[in-house]
Amino acid sequence: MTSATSRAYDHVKQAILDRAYPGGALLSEGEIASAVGVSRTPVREALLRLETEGLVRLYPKRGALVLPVSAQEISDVFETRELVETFAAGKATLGPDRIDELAGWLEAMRTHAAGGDAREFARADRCFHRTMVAAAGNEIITQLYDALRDRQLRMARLTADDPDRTATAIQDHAEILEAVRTGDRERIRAAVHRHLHTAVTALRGHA
Amino acid sequence: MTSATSRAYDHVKQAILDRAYPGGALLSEGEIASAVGVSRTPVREALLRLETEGLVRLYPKRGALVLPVSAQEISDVFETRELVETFAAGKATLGPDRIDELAGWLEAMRTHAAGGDAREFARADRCFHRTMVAAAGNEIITQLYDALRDRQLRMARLTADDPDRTATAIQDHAEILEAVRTGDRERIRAAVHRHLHTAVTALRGHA
DNA sequence: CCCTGCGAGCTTGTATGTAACATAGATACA
DNA sequence: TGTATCTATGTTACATACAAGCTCGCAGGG
Repeated sequence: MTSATSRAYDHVKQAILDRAYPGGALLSEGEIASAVGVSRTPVREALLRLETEGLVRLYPKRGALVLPVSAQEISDVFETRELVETFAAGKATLGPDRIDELAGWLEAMRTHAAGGDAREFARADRCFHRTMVAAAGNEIITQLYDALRDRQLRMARLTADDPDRTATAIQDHAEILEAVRTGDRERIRAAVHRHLHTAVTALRGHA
Repeated sequence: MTSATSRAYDHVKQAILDRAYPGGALLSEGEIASAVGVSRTPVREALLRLETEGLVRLYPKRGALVLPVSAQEISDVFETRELVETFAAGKATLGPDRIDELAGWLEAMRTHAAGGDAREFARADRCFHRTMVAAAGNEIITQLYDALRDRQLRMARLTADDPDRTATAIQDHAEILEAVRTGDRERIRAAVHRHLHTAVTALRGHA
């Protein structure tokens, strides 16, 4: 039996990321509580946590506002992603096992792109990047990165429907993996940089 | 009248940063509640928030463990500070008003160093850096930076008692400010980088 | 027509009660 | 002796109760 707090947390987070609770909506604790089937206390704790993650803003005695995605937020998220990922690319030492892991995620991307499973494709993409970031061995940065990817989920519809985009993405990741295999840090950084650049321009075009 | 939650939060955070609640201590909600004079509910919310800030770890049905500062945490914090600050130094465009602000903090550092007020000295130092980071205009990174500085507070006794250290720090900041005045981004980055390097080695020596 | 004041109905903030869980130490037993 | 179990105690997780704050609409006066 999972805890009431985490059920409330998962419910609200999922609803926000899926836009079931759209940006600008004002949620009340009681509303959520009855939707999830728990009391207000665990809902409150979930909202508190979501506030620190930047998904909602709590207005005293008013309710919880689902923060609309702003242009500022989009550029902040991508700028920070680039900072974190190029840092990680330059620092991480990736042994054979990590390289295998990366190759596994790339393979998963190919599979799910072929199978048309956008959700799983996105998950594999995310895990690929996360593996690289985690390999840099800085827990603060790894945690930050997870939060960034969560936020990014709200910024675009799943883009894996577009075959061009998925093909480009797979190509990009293959290049990153190739660079990782050579061990040339500067080349890795360059590949990661290019990938993020194409990703952000594609997002801007489609959003 | 400030809220019960924020009173509890301030109390616990201050106590942890001042080592009144030392690393390794296991706190209970009730204990804190009666110390602060509020009920357990706001204490709980404060602890939840402190957990996301990395100061405590909540063990279900056990209590809140004040996380001891680990070697890993120290290096993560400083590594991340360097990443953030060199980024900001390279990106921020500092107009005349911002430069005046920096000069003001530097002046404050000089004053408080002379007056022997370690606490205010540290505050001015922090504000100086924060001004530069904020000038980069990325809210996510600015928020991260604040959290990093909070964590750093636990890592060393206030070092402003040592006249050598304060003199070096003032010198470093003066160089950064000078570089900012020239507008040469690469020079700014270099000055920031040097400063952090001397700061972290001094910290390691004294801790 | 516009402004002001007031009340209804929502919301949160906080306190408190209750049940379940975790742990430590004692005790019984092989 | 070592181990399993029982029990006492402390702690949280969650529900609920209640007071106080915010908002909005409406009535009444200018």
